[in-house]
Amino acid sequence: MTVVQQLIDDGRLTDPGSAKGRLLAAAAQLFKHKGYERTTVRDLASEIGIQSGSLFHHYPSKEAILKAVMEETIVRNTALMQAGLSQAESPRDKVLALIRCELQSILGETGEAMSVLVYEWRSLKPDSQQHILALRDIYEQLWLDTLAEARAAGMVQTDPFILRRFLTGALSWTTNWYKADGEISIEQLALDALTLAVK
Amino acid sequence: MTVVQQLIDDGRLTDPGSAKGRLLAAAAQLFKHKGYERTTVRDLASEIGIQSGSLFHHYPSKEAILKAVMEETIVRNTALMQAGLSQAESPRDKVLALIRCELQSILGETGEAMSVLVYEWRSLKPDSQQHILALRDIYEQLWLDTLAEARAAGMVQTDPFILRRFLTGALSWTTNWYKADGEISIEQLALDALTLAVK
Amino acid sequence: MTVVQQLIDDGRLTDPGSAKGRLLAAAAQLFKHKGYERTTVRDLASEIGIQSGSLFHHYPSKEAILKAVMEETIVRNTALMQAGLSQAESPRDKVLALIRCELQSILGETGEAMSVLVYEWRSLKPDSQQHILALRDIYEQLWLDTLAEARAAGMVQTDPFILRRFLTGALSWTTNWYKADGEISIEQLALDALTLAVK
Amino acid sequence: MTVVQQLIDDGRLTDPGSAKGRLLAAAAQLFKHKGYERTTVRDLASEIGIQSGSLFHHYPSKEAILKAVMEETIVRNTALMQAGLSQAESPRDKVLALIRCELQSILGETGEAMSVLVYEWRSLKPDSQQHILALRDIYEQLWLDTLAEARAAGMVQTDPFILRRFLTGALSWTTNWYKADGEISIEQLALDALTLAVK
DNA sequence: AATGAATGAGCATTCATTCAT
DNA sequence: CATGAATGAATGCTCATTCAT
Repeated sequence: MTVVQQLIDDGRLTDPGSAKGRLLAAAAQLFKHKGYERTTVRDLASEIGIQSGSLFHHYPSKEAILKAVMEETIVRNTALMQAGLSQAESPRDKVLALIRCELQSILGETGEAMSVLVYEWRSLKPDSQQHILALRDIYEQLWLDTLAEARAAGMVQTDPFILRRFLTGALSWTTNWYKADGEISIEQLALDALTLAVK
Repeated sequence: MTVVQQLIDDGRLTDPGSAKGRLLAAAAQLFKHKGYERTTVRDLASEIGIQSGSLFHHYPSKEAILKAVMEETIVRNTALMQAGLSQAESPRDKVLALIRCELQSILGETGEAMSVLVYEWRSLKPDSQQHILALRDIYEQLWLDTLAEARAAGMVQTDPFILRRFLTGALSWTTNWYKADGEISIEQLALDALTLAVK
Repeated sequence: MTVVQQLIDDGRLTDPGSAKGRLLAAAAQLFKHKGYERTTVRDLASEIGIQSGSLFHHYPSKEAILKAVMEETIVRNTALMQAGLSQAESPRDKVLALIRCELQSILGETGEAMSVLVYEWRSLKPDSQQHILALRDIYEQLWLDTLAEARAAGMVQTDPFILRRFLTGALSWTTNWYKADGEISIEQLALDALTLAVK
Repeated sequence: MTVVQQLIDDGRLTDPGSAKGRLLAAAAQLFKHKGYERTTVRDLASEIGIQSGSLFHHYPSKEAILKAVMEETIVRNTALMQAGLSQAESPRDKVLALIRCELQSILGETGEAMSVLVYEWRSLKPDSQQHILALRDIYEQLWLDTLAEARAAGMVQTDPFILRRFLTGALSWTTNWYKADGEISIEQLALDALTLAVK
């Protein structure tokens, strides 16, 4: 968790204990379960125990909250992925590290925010999409580089672009069916997903 | 297309040339591109050249239109999959037939409706979800049976439930990135996807 | 009143008996007495006995109502002034006709709308201002031409532009103090105003 | 400027260099250009570099600021008019002094406040209107006395009440069209206005 | 004095739905 | 079947004002 703590200290991530941080967590949860459009600012406000008008003291619009949820998610997950990658050595371990890391993001505590990132894209204004896309590119490049390395090592036949996109879908979809209290662990799921990607 | 024509003749599918049929096609398109919530009944009505009030002579509510789009999609695709399966023999061919069929549903002419089925689930009332789920079970059983057969043949190691879910995500996500006018054909994409599933 | 009736028949003016017409009359009254900003759409709606949401069936925004009030006022008054001018012969009579006509607009039945035109200008969006300005130019040209004629006849020394502006202010201000039930008639007021302008 | 300095020393006028004074100047400017309703307390506060909450240490409400702007304007202009009158001798010079003085108030440095006095009247609470009216009566009496004197001298035919009201409108309207950097000086404008009033 | 987070009533506008014609 | 005026509840957002620090 030191990676995340460092981001908070650097001001690149909102402290989850602060008012803004609690708002973002509540927003991620509500946006995931009800959808952005069906979530009203009154829902958001009552979730953290303030009046709807007070929300606009923290963010200028509902859309800005959505954007913040997405931005924080990418920033955090990019850092986590870089940390995960730095501890892996073989191409296989690197791919596994990425899969494990993305699954943890999707299915762990911050899963709601990750889900929002995937499913509420249309609700962002074009400006905001542009901004998030730039951040997402950094994140995706980590994937593409790693898959290219695995391909160079002969472990993967499929084009990295296509493979990454299949994996994006396969992994993000887990949010719709995986139950943490079920029989299968995230680690096992990651291994299963790995067999999709490499031989 | 005879399979579909038969469903229309049987009254299990709406004739796409009829007023209702054109409404469903327009709804699928709008729901996909703007999202269900952001699509107004006025959008829907003007798309087929009537007034918004007149919509309610065809469907009792906006949600009923969403439900109908989803229902028709499942009914049509279940029939298409059954037709596809009946022409395949080996387990590998059967899996490829399912993948090809699902990709055609997602990326072809009726792709919008398929996308709606996946991404607008939350906007259905619980009653309607129940109803659609029952239809979906039939569809999913085709997948599970086929994957189990492939596993029995030693072509697949992963648990069919998990594998099917990975594939669901991977294939449905293609709607967000695949370009029909790009370099890769749907058939090639199906083959790439097949390598995810089987060795 | 035939001039006005003709405009209604031509579709250049809203029929005051129609729903839209009654809305415009009510808007003019409320905008004058409470100001545009302080008048809510609920005020407007309840004044004509409908719900606030129904207002938007007739006009797309509150500002559009303000714009319509102004536009109708200029169109009507331009026509009335042209009619008044056509019955005057001498330069003095023409100036008197314009003054009388403008005073009647300001102090008569449609006075509220005239007042709105003068005092709520800032509340119009720039686009709308542009549109109204074009109409106003026609109206003002009638004044400038007439004052120039009076000056050519030696009846006026002051520059017509400046004189017109002094008169605009003097006449529009009457709305703030003139009482119809007082001792002085509009005709007498017009004569008094005439002595401001000409010797 | 000694007249105004004396009022400041007497505590009847706020020192324009003080925090309150700068607030009133900013308020006058904003109220004129955006209108009272459209000017927010945040606008006001940011203009003088404080937070909106801090405004309420100086004035108990937004309306109190409007009232103060109006009150100061009348007090200052009444003093300036009295000073101007005391240096004029003939009835004609006296009327000219009043016109010049009022135009300078409207078009000079403090013009914004004068404009607010005229155009934001409706936004004052009735109590405050009462209070300002009492001050205004003193100011208006200077006008009425002077016009009555001119009439007694045969220079004016029109009833002083009516003439004053015409002049109020004509002069206050100049704020909407006069450009300080144009061809005509305020002095010339005053002479033009004088010819409206007297022969 | 000043801050700034919070309030809460109010605003213009949207929109699925109804229904008399 | 279709219209289109009307509904009325709901929405995102604003803003003067309060108050603990």
